[in-house]
Amino acid sequence: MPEQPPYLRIADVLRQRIAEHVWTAGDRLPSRAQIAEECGIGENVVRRAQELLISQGVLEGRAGSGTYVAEPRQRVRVVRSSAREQPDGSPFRADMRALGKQGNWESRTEAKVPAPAEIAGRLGIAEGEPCVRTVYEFLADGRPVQLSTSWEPYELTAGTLVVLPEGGPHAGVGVVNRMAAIGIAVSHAVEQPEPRQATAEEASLLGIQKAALVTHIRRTYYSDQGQPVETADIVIPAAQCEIVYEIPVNR
Amino acid sequence: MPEQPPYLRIADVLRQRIAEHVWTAGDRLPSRAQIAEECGIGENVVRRAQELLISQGVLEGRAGSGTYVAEPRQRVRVVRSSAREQPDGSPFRADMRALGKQGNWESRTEAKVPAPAEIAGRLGIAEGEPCVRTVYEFLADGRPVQLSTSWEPYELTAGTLVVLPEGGPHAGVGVVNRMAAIGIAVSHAVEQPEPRQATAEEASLLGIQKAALVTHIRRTYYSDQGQPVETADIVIPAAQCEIVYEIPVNR
DNA sequence: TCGAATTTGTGCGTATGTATC
DNA sequence: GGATACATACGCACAAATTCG
Repeated sequence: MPEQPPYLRIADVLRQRIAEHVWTAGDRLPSRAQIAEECGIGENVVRRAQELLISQGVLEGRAGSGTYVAEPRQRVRVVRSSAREQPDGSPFRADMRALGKQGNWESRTEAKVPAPAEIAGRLGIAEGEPCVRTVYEFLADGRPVQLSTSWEPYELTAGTLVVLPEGGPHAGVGVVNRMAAIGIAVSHAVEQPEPRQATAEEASLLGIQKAALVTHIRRTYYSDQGQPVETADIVIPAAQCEIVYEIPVNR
Repeated sequence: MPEQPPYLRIADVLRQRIAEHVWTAGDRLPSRAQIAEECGIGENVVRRAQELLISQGVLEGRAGSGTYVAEPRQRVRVVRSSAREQPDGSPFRADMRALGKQGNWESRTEAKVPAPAEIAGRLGIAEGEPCVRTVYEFLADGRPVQLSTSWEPYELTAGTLVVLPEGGPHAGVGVVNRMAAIGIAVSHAVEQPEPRQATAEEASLLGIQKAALVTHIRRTYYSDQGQPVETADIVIPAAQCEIVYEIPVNR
């Protein structure tokens, strides 16, 4: 007979109370000591049950304050397809506009940063070659929803008006448009999404729970000559964003 | 002063021994009791350190046997792009051929399965409408690397030669080709990749560690009329496969 | 073939740290 | 600053799986 372990039983009790609207979104649960006494079990069993529900996004723990029923917030839809590139304006802002949200970002650019080994490999240049590195923090209605670190070979844009991705007359229109301005035609992008857990720093920047699930996308843009022109590491929290790829089928 | 907790210190010790090739891939580590005594710490601290490294894919625990240094196996590259659809043959087999591996799969089809609510929503049909459900297990060189559950509206293919995805003259060539055989042109696919942890059942089917990270892709194929013709839930383990999207940029 | 020893995995308790009110 | 509540670290007992004589 497969008897359920106590902590799973308690998890079901908590889940059911939420389903029955005994506790609703945003409510603070009684303290662990109270729940433990009420259910006649150890305090640690309650903790395990709550940890489980927190990892599933049902609850939310706030240190020093209490355990709360998670608010079911609307997830931001991030579309990744060829149609996303607009002749003007940024892809991200287009995503946000489609949702009726205001898209913003903050960025910090540094020139002549030596390429680390992995980045050099992705850009097809030698390790240590100078790059332009830009760190982005994307905001939807003021809340951070996406992080990105972009790398471009310095040699590619040195001396042109588009050296700085977020400066000059072509600021904030995306890689494809910027490269077009200096005569480089971007023909395709390769994206490699990988599931992992957020680092402590990412969790703090994104305002999500520690070790929450994120999708880490390694994206590289290629020119029509097949040369990499930009590569980026993009971090998207699963709880707040859904990622959509649209793939045309050619026959 | 940020003093490191003991279990993190031990984790670093273990990591370093692997880096220094004291232990190499496939080696069995000494038992927890031995390591604990050697380092002069509690047995449980070793356990915590090992759990951390297991979750990072550095170690591998085998119940009743021991803790081993994980083998750095070559990951299978799964390409998802428009160019993947071939006039004949399956997309999966093409992926495997590109890697010099043998691609196979096992499948189990069931007709007239009532559509659950979520599937019905994705296919644009009413809940409970009959569907053809096919469960796949994809193998690379005999090892499971991908799970998939596919749903098609029964009405779409009823009475034709392609009712059964893996039966009849058009078996094993993929959705696009099968639909073409009955005059339905598939124009595009939408894929929604989501990071999560493997369920116990998935972990057992894929031969991966419990709660290992996977990418769960919800894929839907649409006809040129904009009608959904098939939707699938695809589970790809992160440790074994890398997913690559190729996106053309049109201007 | 079977059972005992070994080893990992799980459940649960306690002590302490730390954030919040 | 004190009280409260969650977060973390660690220990012990036992279950489950494996190995081996």
